Amino acid sequence: MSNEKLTPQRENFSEWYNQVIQRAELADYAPVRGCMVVRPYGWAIWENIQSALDRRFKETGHVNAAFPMFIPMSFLEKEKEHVEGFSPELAVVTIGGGEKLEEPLVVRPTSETIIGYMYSKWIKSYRDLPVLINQWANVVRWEMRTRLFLRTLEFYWQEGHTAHATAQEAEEETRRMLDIYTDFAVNEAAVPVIPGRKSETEKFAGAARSYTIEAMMGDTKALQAGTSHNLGQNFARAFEIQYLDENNQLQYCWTTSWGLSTRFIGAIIMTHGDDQGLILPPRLAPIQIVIVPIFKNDAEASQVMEMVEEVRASLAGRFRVRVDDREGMTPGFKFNDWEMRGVPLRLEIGPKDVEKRSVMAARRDIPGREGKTILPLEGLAETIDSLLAQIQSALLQRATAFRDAHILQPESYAELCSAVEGSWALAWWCGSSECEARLKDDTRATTRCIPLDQPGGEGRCCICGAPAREKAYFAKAY
RNA sequence: CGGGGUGUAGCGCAGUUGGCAGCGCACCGCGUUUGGGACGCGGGGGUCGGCGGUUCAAGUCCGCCCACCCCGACCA
Repeated sequence: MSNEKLTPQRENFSEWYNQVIQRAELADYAPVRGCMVVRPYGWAIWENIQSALDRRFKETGHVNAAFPMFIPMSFLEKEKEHVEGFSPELAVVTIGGGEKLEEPLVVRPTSETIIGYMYSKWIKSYRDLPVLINQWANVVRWEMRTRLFLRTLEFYWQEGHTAHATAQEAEEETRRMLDIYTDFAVNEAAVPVIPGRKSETEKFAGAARSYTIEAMMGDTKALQAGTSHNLGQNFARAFEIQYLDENNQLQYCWTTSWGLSTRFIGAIIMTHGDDQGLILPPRLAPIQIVIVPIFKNDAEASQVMEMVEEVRASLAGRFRVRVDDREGMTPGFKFNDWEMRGVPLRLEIGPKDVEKRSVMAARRDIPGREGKTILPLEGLAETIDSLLAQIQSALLQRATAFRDAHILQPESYAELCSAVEGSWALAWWCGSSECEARLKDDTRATTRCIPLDQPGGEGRCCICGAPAREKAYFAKAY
């Protein structure tokens, strides 16, 4: 912890982001360029993300497994678009045990290929389908420019890989998982994402169709927060994933893949954080309540600590509680420290509270005096339960209001170009890659997604003026 | 890969003409403090990025190398 104030968001959002991560002890730079160490507090957030997602995966029939991190180079080359998309960013092992390898091994950038290979061995009959497997893993992509959590050489994620008998089932699965990501983002992380379809140029290398959830960060830039791909029969054909149907006919499977990574931690930081530091949604916060004892002398200390323990014990079974009993630090320092770490609710307990049988509660999402209330010990757990729920929904409301206030609906190309400076644009688009490229050249903004929620009707492409049936979101992205 | 920059304590930095390697924060000890970032006193911590050269003497001058950062290009 440092005594100095954070760089304010408005002054330099990137600098603010880096400082928050360091000071809240979420992650640190590793000795290898572009790699990060996820520290215990950051990993605890990831564990909460994992359990929220894993529960949803299991509820929809998926099971977990683990596949190797080394993939034969030749596997990557079997799907044309896939290898073209990933080859520039592969890490390759050429020596093992001091011997040059017969065939180089790729450190997985994603696992469609090796899982496809295994599926071709496992799937023989329509009775074997669907196969619904997820894995929690690390992957490596040799990126040029890296940012903690947002883009690192190695990152952690889950990747689901499923195989189905029909195109329709695969599409349903792809959309089901997109819905799960959306539900997770909105209801667990309080991040109001926009689900939609990726354009041809933005889709996953090797996919027939990609879906995404797009989130708006506090600087209005967009972040792709999770993706779900319908792979069609591309990988099934490349890896010969085939089954015999009811009529004894050999058929190719239809496969999907979907992933959400530690990048999502970056999304949480940049959606909710303020100039005091991190603000964590109560449902994912490793520590939901921190208790800060306050006293002047030994006599006060024993009274205060007795009540602190009473309060802690009454909350511990129901909430994630921490008592800050560190010595040699003033309460003021501790307040700032826990605000930096984004703990949603702080309880201050001092001699006055002992006397009144109450605690002073301070909400992280409402800074200063305004966020403070005196809570009686009587019924404290119930009061706090509803307070945490209020904080959770207040964060979602605030982020949603911010996002909606920064979405413009331009009618002309000139309006579109100015809209993407500091906002997102929702505009008619004809669907052509040329139009995307033109906007990107002129503004550096890209097509984020074609939202599932469409206005209907028809319009004119905001870029070329051709007839358009769909609106798309355009924005600068991380 | 092109352009620019930086390497000195954990972090941020200073180090003059070549002459005992320093400051702030952090850390450790003791005491006083404690309801919004406390203070005093004492203390520990260094391959000055690396290798070589010049010199009585190099953090400082010269050469080579390495690493990292920023801006472009490229990308989740």
